[in-house]
Amino acid sequence: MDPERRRQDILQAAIAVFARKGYYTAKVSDVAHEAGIAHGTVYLYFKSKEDLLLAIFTEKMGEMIDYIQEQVATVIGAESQLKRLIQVQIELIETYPELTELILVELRQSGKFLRSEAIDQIQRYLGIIQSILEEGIAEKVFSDSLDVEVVSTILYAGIEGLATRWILEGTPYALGQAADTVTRTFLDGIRSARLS
Amino acid sequence: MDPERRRQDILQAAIAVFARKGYYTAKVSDVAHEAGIAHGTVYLYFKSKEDLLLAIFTEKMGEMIDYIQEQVATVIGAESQLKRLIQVQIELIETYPELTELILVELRQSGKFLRSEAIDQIQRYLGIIQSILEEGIAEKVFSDSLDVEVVSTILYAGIEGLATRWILEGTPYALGQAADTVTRTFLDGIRSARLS
DNA sequence: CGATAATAACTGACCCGTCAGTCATTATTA
DNA sequence: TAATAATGACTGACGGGTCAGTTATTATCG
Repeated sequence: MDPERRRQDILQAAIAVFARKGYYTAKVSDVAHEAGIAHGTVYLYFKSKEDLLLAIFTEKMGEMIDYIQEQVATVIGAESQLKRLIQVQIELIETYPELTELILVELRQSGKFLRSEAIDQIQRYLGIIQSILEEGIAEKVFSDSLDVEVVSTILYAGIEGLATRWILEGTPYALGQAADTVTRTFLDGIRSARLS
Repeated sequence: MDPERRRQDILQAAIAVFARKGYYTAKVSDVAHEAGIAHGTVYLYFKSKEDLLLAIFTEKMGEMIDYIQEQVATVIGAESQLKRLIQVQIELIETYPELTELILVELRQSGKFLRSEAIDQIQRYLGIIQSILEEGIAEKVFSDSLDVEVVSTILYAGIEGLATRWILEGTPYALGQAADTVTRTFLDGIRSARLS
């Protein structure tokens, strides 16, 4: 078996198991079982349980964010980019719910302890949102009184929260449709009449 | 020592320790040490480590949400109520950062395993937001095309996310001011010009 | 090519530190 | 001094990590 292939299998198994049982509750032997190997083998590819979690965050999250950045770059104009960002993000959640769940649930915990690139990845993602907002302000399509730090945070958290609920409640509704609501809410707010 | 007082001391110590080290990493003896007692004593008041966590969620979260509900009821009109909700929520986060952090970080993990009232408390909180939104739609101050489920979720998550960031980055900016930005963003969106 | 040697991949029994929970003993209180 | 509360030494389960041994794969040679 190709070593890289095996490594990926283990990583994939770990994503599934950690998402299902939680990092602390999951045993390394559970991961091994899921991957169809003996648990000793895991240690030929990763030096510890923690290292395994770390690899998921840095490698897989990195790929996700690369893809988002790429997709955002295919459209022009801040408003379109924001729409695309929200849409792509929600598509990714639908496509990789386990990975998303891991990031949402475990990264928080671990974020306090793991000195790692994982935090940087989140920063990178927030950076993308902030760039879009700043470009929008420059284009005068977004209000210049808008606090970029706060808005990017609540936008990110809002999508995250929607995803969390969607996952925890067992994928109950069409997430894709929700993307639309999110976009509209952030662009125009929830007021019925435009007052000014 | 009054038994109820001791119980509360232990609960308070547990909040601090669990928030600082995380539930799984924290030892019962850490909690006992923080409370200034021997670790055996903890078991005179709580039947297990898990029971301790559960008590925090149900009792403390319950108090928090009662307070929010109470505060929202002091004003009239959906818009004012929404503003008050956001403001009160943010005040609570500033006042009880450890408890908030616990709820934000640990409840997610544990939510999957713990069969408990903790989940019901979150539901209750979302219910408050939804009532306000529905009232607003009835009053015609909020758009009637608004998806109450989605908006309440992203509103809740947005505040949560802001709090998380604020806590994890070591309370860097004035959270109170952020309340304003959140309110404005949700009411009016981020667009500069009112288009319709 | 078949046999044998060398290497690499894998296995799972075992080791050992950790820590939740217990309980015999001691201190406190009424 | 009887009842109640608190203590902390102790126990046993648990699971991460190791490594001697096994199996599969590839290279070498007659």
